[in-house]
Amino acid sequence: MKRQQILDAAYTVFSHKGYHRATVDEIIAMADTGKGTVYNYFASKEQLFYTLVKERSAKFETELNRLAGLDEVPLIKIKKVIKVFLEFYVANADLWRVLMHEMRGLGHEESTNFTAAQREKYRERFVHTIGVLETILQAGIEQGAIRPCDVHKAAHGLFSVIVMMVFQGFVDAQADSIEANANNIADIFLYGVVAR
Amino acid sequence: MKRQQILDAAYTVFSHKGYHRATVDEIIAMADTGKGTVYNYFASKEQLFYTLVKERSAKFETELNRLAGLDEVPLIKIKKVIKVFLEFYVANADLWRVLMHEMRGLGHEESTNFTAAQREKYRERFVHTIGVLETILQAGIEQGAIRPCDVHKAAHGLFSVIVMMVFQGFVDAQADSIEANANNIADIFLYGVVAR
Amino acid sequence: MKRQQILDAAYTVFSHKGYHRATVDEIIAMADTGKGTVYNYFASKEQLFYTLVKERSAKFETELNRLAGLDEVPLIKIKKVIKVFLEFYVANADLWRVLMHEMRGLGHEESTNFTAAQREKYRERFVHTIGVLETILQAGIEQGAIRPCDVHKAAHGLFSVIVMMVFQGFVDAQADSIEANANNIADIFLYGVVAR
Amino acid sequence: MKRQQILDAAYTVFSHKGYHRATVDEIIAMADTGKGTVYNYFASKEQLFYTLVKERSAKFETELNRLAGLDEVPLIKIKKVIKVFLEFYVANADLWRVLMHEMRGLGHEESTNFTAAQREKYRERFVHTIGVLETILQAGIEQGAIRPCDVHKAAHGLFSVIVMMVFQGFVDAQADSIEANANNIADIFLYGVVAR
DNA sequence: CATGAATGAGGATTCATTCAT
DNA sequence: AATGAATGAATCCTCATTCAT
Repeated sequence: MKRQQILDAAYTVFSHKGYHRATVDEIIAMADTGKGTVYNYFASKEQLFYTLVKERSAKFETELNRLAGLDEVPLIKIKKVIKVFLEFYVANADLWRVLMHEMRGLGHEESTNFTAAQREKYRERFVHTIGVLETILQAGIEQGAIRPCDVHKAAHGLFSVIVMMVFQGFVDAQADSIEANANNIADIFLYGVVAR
Repeated sequence: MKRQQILDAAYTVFSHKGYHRATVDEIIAMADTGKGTVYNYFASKEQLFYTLVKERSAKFETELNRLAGLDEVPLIKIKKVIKVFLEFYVANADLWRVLMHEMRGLGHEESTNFTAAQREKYRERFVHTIGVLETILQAGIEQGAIRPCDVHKAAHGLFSVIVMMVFQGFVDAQADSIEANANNIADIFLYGVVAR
Repeated sequence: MKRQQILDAAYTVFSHKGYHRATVDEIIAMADTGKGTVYNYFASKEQLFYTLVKERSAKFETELNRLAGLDEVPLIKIKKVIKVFLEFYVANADLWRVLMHEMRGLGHEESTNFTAAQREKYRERFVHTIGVLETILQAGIEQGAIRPCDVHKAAHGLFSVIVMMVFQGFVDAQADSIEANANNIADIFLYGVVAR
Repeated sequence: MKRQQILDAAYTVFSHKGYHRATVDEIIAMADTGKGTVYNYFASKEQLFYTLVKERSAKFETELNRLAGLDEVPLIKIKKVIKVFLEFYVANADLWRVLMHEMRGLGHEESTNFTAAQREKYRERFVHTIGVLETILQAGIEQGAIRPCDVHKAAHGLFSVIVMMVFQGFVDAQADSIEANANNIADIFLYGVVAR
């Protein structure tokens, strides 16, 4: 119970302050618990953050995998997957913004507070997530629905647009807002902006 | 002269360490100067960072404005502007990654180390930069080259893709890499991925 | 039973880590018991340590007293008592090293973690132990076997040599190693190093 | 100046409290300085302690080396060297008590707060110091003044007696107390306690 | 201008002890 | 009797900033 209180408080504080500026003191104040309690459940501030990310993304990853496995027309599948992404990132925008920053050190060892091992775990999650997009695009190409292109880059591009829409606050948590924006993104991604 | 040494050192350190983990001590060591000297030229660490960003982006903004003012076919203009963006972000990837993180709190007051006033200045730069994209798209729509869409969102989407390509290391500093990637991004943005 | 498990574990942990660095967590892990259980049997970490010392030294003190009471030629008695000391300290070297450190503040109130009352108890044990050596030396002087000297200092000197030999690892637990070293120490203590 | 104030305060606090219980806060309070200042001069609490030991022992080691090099009758030399030892340890008793404790982990890695590298430096000092005693004894044996014995053990024994006398408070800082005790120790070490 | 010694607020982490079950 | 979740006081260390020279 205390554990969940701490995770909830940590979510709020990390989301608002970022990793560095979040203090354990503030987390415990919000969780209404003692400082030692945090360290009973989590080995360190870093570990607490990692656990938070892992627990928050578990359902999303399951849903994503389920969707990827469906037998579905590629263009439909793309729309659906965009929607799933939007739903997840809208619900977790603030925390993922923080995570993505701490992950940025994909080349410089020294650029985050995280250990190399920890960062690698995060990276694998991202690689897998974007990998699902790649797989769907690749299937689309093979079925002739998508024209041949660099799926790796295209998947990253699509991913970045989704995330940006959320981070910029263009999408709110309403179901129809998500639906509309998913269609919007899919529309341009699939057909481009050129008039015909 | 000292001033420039400090800015150069600050660029390196901020780029590698991020804002938080960059220390004034490290900057002065690299700049081969005294700690007090930094505070003679810059009111604070934050101010130093801001100055750095401003000076680095000055030429880019000039170039961007020049380009926006040209009388040019919209589709060509879009390609050109993508290239200018790529050139700038490739050259400044590390520092802008840091900047964008510190900017992330576009809603939460407490989310960065920066003062509200400072953040507002940064935000205005971004708004203006993306605004150029919007203007170009809008002109394209009015000329019938681009189909009607939410230019605000579309501009943000395009911007996010450009930045993502750079941050993910898909684009290197070679002129032809930039050219190729610019064409690639433009191609999908303009025509979509659907086979025809 | 739990009580003994705790004492055994405490012995190992205190011996290896010293008083300060030994943690109750480590002790209970090794004792395979719960944290509360420790506090059922021992009022505090300090009390646990004290009990440990008391129980480990009980047999030694009995043996020492028995030996002191024997009717024996002084020089022989000295050799025997040295051997008994060596046997005890070899078997308990690590823990006594720790004890002696925590006792070091024989003048400064603030120098250990122990309460003044607790320290006084330890001190009495040492005083008594060394007192046995003094008594034996004094008897030797009275019988003319030992030349008059400050028995208090001499006893401390002899004690320090014995302890040092053990702490420096010059003596191992083998019976003959103990025998040989006891003879060695006795030889120099009794006859000096000068050639004749 | 601040540096010396800090060292002086550190000496007092370490001496009274031991390494572990000495707090940086207490040191700065006594040194009348800020916390950061300590860390400008010394990388860590451990480094501060090490520096303290090094500076305090420098003169002693020089004097010891000088004495060892003198061309002198062995028995006289032994008396002189005992006196030099007493002088040094009387002046630094409290700090060396602490040092010797932190050094105790000559077998167990985990037993002190000090890093292995740091401990090795301390150990070398001790080895060298006792080595001087060994050299002097060895010379005495070769000149026939001392009877053959294990000089390594004998040197350690002599060392331990000297240290014990000081730590037990048998020797005070008065020149004649030192002189008297040096003679006393030398007398028993050289000629033993047996009556003749 | 240039310097760097001095500062202290702030923050992560440890661990002995308590107490309800 | 046995347990272990909860606690918070205590402590080391960092680093932006100031100011006298």
